Amino acid sequence: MARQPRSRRERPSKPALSREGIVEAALHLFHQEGLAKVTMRRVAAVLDTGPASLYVYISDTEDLHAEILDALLAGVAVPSSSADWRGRLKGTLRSYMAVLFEHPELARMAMSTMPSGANYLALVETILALLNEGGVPDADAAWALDLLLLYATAQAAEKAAWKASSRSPSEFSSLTVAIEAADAEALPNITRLSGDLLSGGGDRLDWAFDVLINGVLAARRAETKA
Amino acid sequence: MARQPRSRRERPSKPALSREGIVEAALHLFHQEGLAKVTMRRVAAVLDTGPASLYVYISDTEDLHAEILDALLAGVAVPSSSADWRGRLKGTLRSYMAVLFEHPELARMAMSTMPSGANYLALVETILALLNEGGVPDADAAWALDLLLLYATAQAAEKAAWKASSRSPSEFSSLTVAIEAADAEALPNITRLSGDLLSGGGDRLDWAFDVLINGVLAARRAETKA
DNA sequence: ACCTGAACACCGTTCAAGT
DNA sequence: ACCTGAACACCGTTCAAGT
Repeated sequence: MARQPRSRRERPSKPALSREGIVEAALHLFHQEGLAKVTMRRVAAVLDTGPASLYVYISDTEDLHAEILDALLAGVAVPSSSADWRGRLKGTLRSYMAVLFEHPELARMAMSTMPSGANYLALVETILALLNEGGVPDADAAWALDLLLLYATAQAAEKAAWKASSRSPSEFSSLTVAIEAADAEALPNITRLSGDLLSGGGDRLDWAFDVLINGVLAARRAETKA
Repeated sequence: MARQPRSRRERPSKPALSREGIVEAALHLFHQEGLAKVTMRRVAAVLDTGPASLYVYISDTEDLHAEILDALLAGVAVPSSSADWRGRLKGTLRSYMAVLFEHPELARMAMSTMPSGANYLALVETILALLNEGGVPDADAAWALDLLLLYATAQAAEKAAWKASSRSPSEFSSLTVAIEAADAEALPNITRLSGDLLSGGGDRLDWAFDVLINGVLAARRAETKA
């Protein structure tokens, strides 16, 4: 009654390791338990091997995390041509931020990891195309891309940090406390603006995007204004 | 010949623990070995005690690192009134960025830690005062502060990440590789702009600051332009 | 070439017990 | 109240050895 006697291993085909397989396992772990648990040791455990085995395909923990970020970036949606280029640009940036914001830990990672995967490149391509449609000269577009992406990423990271702050749920942040306790004589501007500083404001993001886009468009005209 | 027989400990006055003392030790460690070595265990070792002892004064590793960031921020210089407000604003931001840039690990920390120490508040006060001098309305100034500081921090973090990239010294980043290898048909804009994208450019920072400042000044006039 | 066990050199945080 | 030893539950990375 021996069945399949040609192999006596329990799981006859423990799949061979590969970068894709490792990334898949990492992604699974990420969705299940968050970025903090995506460690070399844990991913290796999922694949039923030791951490050392991963180093054939993955150079670093950072390498692994970058792969997760790019996978998530597949979820960035580009608004279809319903709106003008400015609207679509804002929509794209908002979608990018939404992805980062859904995963607080990811946002801060995006600040330091400098993604370079296929999905990130697609996002870059989309933004460049929109700027081109808006008449931004190529040389300016490259710098504008940086400005827009940097702002969106940083803003998402900040919001995410605020969201994930286990620090003091009631008082938004220690900054709030510091501002409210600010010495009115030494820090008159902070005292006077304390309300505005802590408002957060619903249209702040839209305001910022317009500041950036208008600024870029204005810079186009007068290139050498010093 | 017994000298000072009233105590037989080697170091008769191991100084009592205090938040200040702990921060001082952490700062020392930071300057000596970098942020990565500023761990609870190592700081405790410097103070000749165990890690558990620190938790009376320090809530977190994050708490400890935030304290280091604020201490470093004491080095931010505000240009004296030689230039106009715009020049002084740019100078202040540049000085802030220079501090972060000197310590690569610190820059990325600044993105996620949301400083709230005395030196950070002083920086905020300075920027608000300059915006006020430039005629930016209070409500706008609060948002502009955020925009400027976020950009400066993010840019410093990005530069720092690039600087500290042990990844591939010859090829700046994997992004460079990805861009150069980009499929010309699928990613036409990236291909066309690849030179500009990788240039880095010397006046990029100045260009960005002007985009931001001009954008803020323009937003003041037409508050509800949609 | 690929995979692995085992080791090296660390971490943050908690807690019961002491002073 | 403050301080501590010891433990708990982990890390990343390397390397000699195996297949």
